[in-house]
Amino acid sequence: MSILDLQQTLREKVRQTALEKFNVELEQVTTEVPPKTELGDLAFPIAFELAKRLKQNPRNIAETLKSALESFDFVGKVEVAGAGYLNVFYNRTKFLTENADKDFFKTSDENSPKVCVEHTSVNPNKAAHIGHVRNSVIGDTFVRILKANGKRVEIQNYIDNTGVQVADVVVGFVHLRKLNLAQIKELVENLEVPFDYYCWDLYTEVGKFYAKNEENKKLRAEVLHELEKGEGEIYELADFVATRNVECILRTMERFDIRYDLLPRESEILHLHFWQKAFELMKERGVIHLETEGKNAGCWVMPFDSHTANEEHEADKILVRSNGTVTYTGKDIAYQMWKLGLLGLDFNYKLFQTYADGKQVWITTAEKSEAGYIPEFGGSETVYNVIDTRQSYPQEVVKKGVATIFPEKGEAASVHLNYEMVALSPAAAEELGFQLSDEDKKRLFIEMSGRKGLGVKADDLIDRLEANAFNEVEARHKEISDDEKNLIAHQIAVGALRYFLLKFTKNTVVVFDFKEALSFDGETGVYCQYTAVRTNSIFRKLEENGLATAIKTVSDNPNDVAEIFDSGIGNDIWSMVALAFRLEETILQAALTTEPAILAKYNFNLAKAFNLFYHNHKIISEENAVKRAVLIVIADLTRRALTAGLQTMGIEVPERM
RNA sequence: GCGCCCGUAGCUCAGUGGAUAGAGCGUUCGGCUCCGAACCGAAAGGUCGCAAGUUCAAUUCUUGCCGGGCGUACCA
Repeated sequence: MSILDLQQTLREKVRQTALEKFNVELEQVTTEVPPKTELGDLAFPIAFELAKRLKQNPRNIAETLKSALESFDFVGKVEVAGAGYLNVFYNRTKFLTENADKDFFKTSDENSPKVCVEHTSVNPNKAAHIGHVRNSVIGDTFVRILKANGKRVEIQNYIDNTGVQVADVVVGFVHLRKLNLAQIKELVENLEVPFDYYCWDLYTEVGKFYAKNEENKKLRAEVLHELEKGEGEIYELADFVATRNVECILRTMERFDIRYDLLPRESEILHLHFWQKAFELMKERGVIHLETEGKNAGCWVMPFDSHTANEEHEADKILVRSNGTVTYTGKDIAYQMWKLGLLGLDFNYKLFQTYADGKQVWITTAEKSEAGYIPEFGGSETVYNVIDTRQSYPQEVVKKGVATIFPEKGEAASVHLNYEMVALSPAAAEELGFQLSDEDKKRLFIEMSGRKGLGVKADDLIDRLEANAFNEVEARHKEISDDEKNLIAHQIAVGALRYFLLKFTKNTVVVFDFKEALSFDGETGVYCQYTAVRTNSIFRKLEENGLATAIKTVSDNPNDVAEIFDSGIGNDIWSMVALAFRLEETILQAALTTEPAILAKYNFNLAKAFNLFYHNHKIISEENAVKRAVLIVIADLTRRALTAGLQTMGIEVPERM
């Protein structure tokens, strides 16, 4: 019986007993983890609540509930503590013997309803920076969390290939560099820096070009117009540039072990008439109307009464501009409807690329779909959009819009998985070579800006981390090959960066600081990896079949095991077991609260607890056979929980480090 | 103006209607003949922004105020 099942059973018993003995129907039975192992494994503060309703002493109530729980065989004992806590102690021996070789994950159920996670969605006009990586890492980790909970997940990375940002870099190629498509193709062949780095710089040049003269922005409008047409030389040039950038960004993300199933493109939302269809539906259901007077005259707007209007802003959200073009939010509503299987139209698809292990990424196309097998995309039960909190307002419009057209689907199907931005500390900005104004120097943080070229590029950072890790590995393991050192350095770099981005809760602004991000000590992914490597090394040193023998020894000698748990070190080693078994509920909680940081904290605490355990107990050299077996089984449980927990964060455990 | 978020140790951050509010970094001290020291232990460090309210119980919930951030685009 798993911890989750056990908890559920105990909660049910409490509910039943409250009904039988006190005639009280409890809607929800809350539990908590006592602050110390000595106080038990699970606490019910329920007596406080009942005391109020029954006007009785909480301790007396707790005593009554106590006997009901004690009859259950997975429960060792129950104590009433403090003012009326009901503290449950699990039957440690039974628990350990029954779960010694437990698997930590549910297997993904192919028949369960599909959910969709959209993340990354970087504008394909420049290299990805650390802020984009926060998005991708949160998204990818959330995908892993859902899968660990048995969900079937489709991963989409939206490509805004016809938007303002792509138009700007096209302006750079055409009007600043004076290049045509053939010349750009030639440039790509001979470039010394990656193409997305080249675009990064060009994009900032375009920013300066616009700042110099407002007139220059007319060029952007011209390009945008060409992009909307969906044909012609400029369109093909833009398509080439955007596609090369998508390739670069996918390559960057692959370094972090982040992959996608589908790349839906904005151009297809337009050219396959997704928007027209959504527009018709919205008009039919009266969700939007044509404004005839005032500031928004000539626009199709969606009323949005949770915002109040003032002199500067109308409360309504414009979906179609007075010149007839659609806003991003409008297109997003159509896209969201498709994701939920509500639109009644589908994309055409072609294969974009195949990863080294054979996994495929597909992309949408306006042309006919490729012949042969095409996976089914879209039509998800629930959609999680991983987008930073600055886009809460348009996301709210999308959610409300879709729910108004399809009330049967409702708002709950669209989840904006929002998180705060990554900004730079003033010191980090200066380290990147940016001159700060006196005003900026006083700020707590400085927002990154693609337009200004202010940001830490993802590839630069991972390069630096890998170089540092390589040096550390070399200092410790002179004997291994450079290939292996490179692999380990890569795993460490990914571990460091992914953990760094996941240890902050979503609504904390990450103020990027090089020293912190590059650290391998303390609360880091590297610390967790090191601990896992250490646990593995115990098992390398152990005799053959050492683990199997230990498991057998433990199950054959319950009385001796019980004696160990009752001894002076009992609480100490049991707390290790209890923590390792908390992985499952941690992952469930992370899914329910859409908060991956919970998992990061758990992994760190588990690693920390193991390091302490490791220092306090000599495992291999322990002479008492049963005690040795118990220690081995616990070390094995811990390493499997830690490895699984890290894997769910997208962090691998190196062979050595 | 309105909406959302934040204010907890020197710094960066967790956390909870309830048991002694925690971690990392930094500082000081101690620990490798011993399963890996990218480690472990100890010490110091707190009016949980301020005030009122709800409650048996508030750092947590409510309201107001102060300070900071982000939105509130015919950008995304």
